[in-house]
Amino acid sequence: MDAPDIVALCKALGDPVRFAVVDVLARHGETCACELLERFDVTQPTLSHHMKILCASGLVDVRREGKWSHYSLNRSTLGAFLQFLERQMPGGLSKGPD
Amino acid sequence: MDAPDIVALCKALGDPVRFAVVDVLARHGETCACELLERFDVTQPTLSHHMKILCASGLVDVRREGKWSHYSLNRSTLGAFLQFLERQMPGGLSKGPD
DNA sequence: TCCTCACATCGATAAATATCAATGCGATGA
DNA sequence: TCATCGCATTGATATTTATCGATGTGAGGA
Repeated sequence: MDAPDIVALCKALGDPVRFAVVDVLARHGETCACELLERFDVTQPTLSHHMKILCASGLVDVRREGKWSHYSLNRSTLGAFLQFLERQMPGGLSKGPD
Repeated sequence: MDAPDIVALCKALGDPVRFAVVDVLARHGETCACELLERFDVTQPTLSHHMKILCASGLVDVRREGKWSHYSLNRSTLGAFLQFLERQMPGGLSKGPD
């Protein structure tokens, strides 16, 4: 996990649709592509395009099951991402309570 | 600090030049535009363009002094950014030990 | 085997963006 | 006042990217 990887992760999160997708995966857990398609106002090819970028960044995993694709957040990658940023450029993160 | 702000921050960090600039500011502290210009292989207008985006995102502050512009990392914004991500989509960050 | 479903890929297009040369502008000094 | 310096802005251009319609593909069902 070096700087170019982090830049790619930032770019992946730097789109409103993709950010919202990641948000859904974080709250909702593993989610089928067809359900994501219902939630967002994009066509199926567009969603597929975004999911490909998210998977390539390592932030999202995919599990194929029959005709369906199930996407889930890769929390390990997310953790490494946040750790990198926090270490590289400490910004007074929640070192406080709770 | 809501989702669109976070997306804008991600987009700001999702460019190799801007990410490297932020990295320099994090290590080096407040830095003059002329010094940044020496460190990176871009023209002066391009650097100015990137700095404008970084400032607009809130990640970077600028202090004008005579003919010079001094840029610095806004660690408060960075902290809020990381906190938002960590809270929104916990990824196994250092919440454990401590 | 043929059809349908869920999704990926292709091809095209419009919008966004990164970049540079040229120029504008305030501050400083001669 | 004029010239120069540091930086921002403008205008133009090439690249990237987000998006959609059309099509391909593999899995199941009739």
